[in-house]
Amino acid sequence: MVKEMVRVRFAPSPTGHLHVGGARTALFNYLYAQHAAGKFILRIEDTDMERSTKESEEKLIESLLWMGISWDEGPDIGGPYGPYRQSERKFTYRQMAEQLLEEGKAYEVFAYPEEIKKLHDALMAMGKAPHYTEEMFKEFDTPERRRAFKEKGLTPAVFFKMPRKEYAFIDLVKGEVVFKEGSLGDFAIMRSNGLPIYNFAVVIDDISMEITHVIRGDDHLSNTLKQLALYEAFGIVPPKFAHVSMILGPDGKKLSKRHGATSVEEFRDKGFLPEAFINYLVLLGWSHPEGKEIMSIDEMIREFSIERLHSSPAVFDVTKARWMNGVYIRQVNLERVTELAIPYIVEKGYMTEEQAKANIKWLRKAVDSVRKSVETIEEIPEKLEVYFKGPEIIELPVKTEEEKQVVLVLKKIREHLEELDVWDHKAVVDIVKNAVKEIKPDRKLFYQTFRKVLTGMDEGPELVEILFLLGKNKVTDRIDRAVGNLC
RNA sequence: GCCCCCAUCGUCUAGCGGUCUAGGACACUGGCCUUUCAAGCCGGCGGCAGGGGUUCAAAUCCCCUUGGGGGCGCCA
Repeated sequence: MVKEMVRVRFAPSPTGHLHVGGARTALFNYLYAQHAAGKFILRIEDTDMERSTKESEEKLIESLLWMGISWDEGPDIGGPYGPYRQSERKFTYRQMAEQLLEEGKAYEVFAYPEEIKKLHDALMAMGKAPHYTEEMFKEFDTPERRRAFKEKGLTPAVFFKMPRKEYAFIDLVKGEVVFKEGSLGDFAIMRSNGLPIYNFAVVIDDISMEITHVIRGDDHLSNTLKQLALYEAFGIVPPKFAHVSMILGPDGKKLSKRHGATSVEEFRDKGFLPEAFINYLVLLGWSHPEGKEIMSIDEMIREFSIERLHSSPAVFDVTKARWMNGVYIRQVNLERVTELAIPYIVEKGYMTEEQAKANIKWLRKAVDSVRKSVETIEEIPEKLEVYFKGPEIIELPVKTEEEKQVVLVLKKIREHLEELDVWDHKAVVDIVKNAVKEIKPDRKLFYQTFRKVLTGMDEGPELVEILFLLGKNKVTDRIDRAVGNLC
C-alpha cells in the first residue's frame, strides 16, 4: 500500500500581526511537511469581514518568509486545491450547507444575531449551559420575519443539529480525548450574511484540500468536537489531529501584548536573527532526540516528529531567547551581522548609510570587536559608541609615582605613534608594548588608564582593537586631550 | 454553571516501570582566563504539586484533591 502524501496547513486569520504562538504552529507544520516530504499549505481564514485586512495578510506572509518558512500552496502562489482564501470559497460552503439542510442534519434559523446573543446570555445568567436546540428558534420563524429577511437581503442562518452522543478521537499529542454526551448544543455553521462560521469553513476546507494532519494550538481542542460531528455528517474520515499546547507569559497566562513583544515583527525589529528565533521557538514544546538545543532548520527538519511534541504549556522566556540570539550573533558570518546592524547604526546617527558602505571593512572589524557582548543586533550601536564618541575631558591623577609613570608611558606612545607612517595593527601594538617595557609602569593601572583616556569608559572591546580601529588621529587626539597639559 | 486539556529545578525540557542518590539548557552563583566588560572553560545552588492505590519495583500506570490553561459566539 502506498503511504498517502502528508498534507498539512497553517490557517491564520489576517487580523493582526503574526503572533509567536501562530509562528510556532506554522513552524511545526512546516517542519512536519518537510520531514515527511509532504506539502505545506498556507490558507487564509478571512470569513470575519470586519476584522480581516489585506495588510495583515501581507504582513503575515512577510513574517513567515522572514522566519524561513515557505509553502507549497497558498493564496500568493496558488495551487491545485485553491482558492486558498476562505472569502473566495463562499460557493463551496453554501453548497455543503445545502447538503446538510437537505439531509435534515441542519436547519434554518430566522433569528437576528442580537436575538441569539440574548438567548445565549439568558441561559448563562440562569447558570445553564448555553446550548441551543431547534425548539428555541421556532418562535422566530414567522411569515413576517421571513419577509423581513428577504427585504434585507439576508439568508437564514444555518444551524447544525449536534448529535447528542459521545465523541472520541486520538490526538497525536494528547492521546485519547473523550467528549461526553451533551457537552454541546446545536451550533451555527452559516451566518445570515451568507458567510460560513469558522468551524464549518475549516472542515470544508480541510476536506477539499485533502489535509491529512491538523497540527494546531491547544485552544482549538474543544472545537474538535464540532468538527468531528461535521466530518461524521459528511461521512468523511477526519484527518489526524495534533494539539500543541499554548505559549504562556511569565505570569502563566496566555501570552499577550501586556507581556511585551509577542509578534514576529517585533522580534525582527529588535534585532533577532530568524534562525535564532525559530531555534528558540522550536524548543517550546518540542525537543531534539539527543537533547541538542542549538540547531539549524535543516537539522530540525531531519529530526522533527510529532511524537516528541510536549503536551504541557510553555512559558516564553525572553532571557533565554535573547541568550540564544547572542549565540547566533557570535556564530553567524560577520558580513551579515554588519549588514543587519547598519540601519541601527544609521538610526543612532553614528554614520550615514553611505559612510557605512564606504567604510565597510572598518565597520566589520568594529562590529566584530563588539559582537560577543550583545544579544541582539539592536544593541550593537551602543557598544560601538567607543569608536564614535570621544571621552569627556578627563583629568588624570598624577599624585603618586605610579600615576606619573603612566602619564610618561602615554606621552611616549603618543610620540612614537606620531612618527608611524602606516597604521598597521602590529606596529601599533609594538609601540605600546615597547613603551610599557621601557618605563615599566604598574601594568594594570596603565592599561586601565589608557582605556579611560581613549574611550572614557572602564569597559569595552579589547584595547588593541580600539587602538587600531580608532586610527592615528583619534588616538593621538584623545591622548592629547588627557595628557596635553600635564607635566 | 458545563466541557476539555495540563502538572519534573524560577524558566525550557530529558525521562515513556527497574540503568534516577532524576540528566541537559537559560537564569542565579563560586572559580579560572584576562589590562576592563563580555565571551569561553570548570564547579555550585535548585525539581518529580499533595494524597491514595496497582506492582517485587513508580517521576513513569490508575483514581481523587489542589493548582493552572483553554473552550461553551451569526469570533477565529
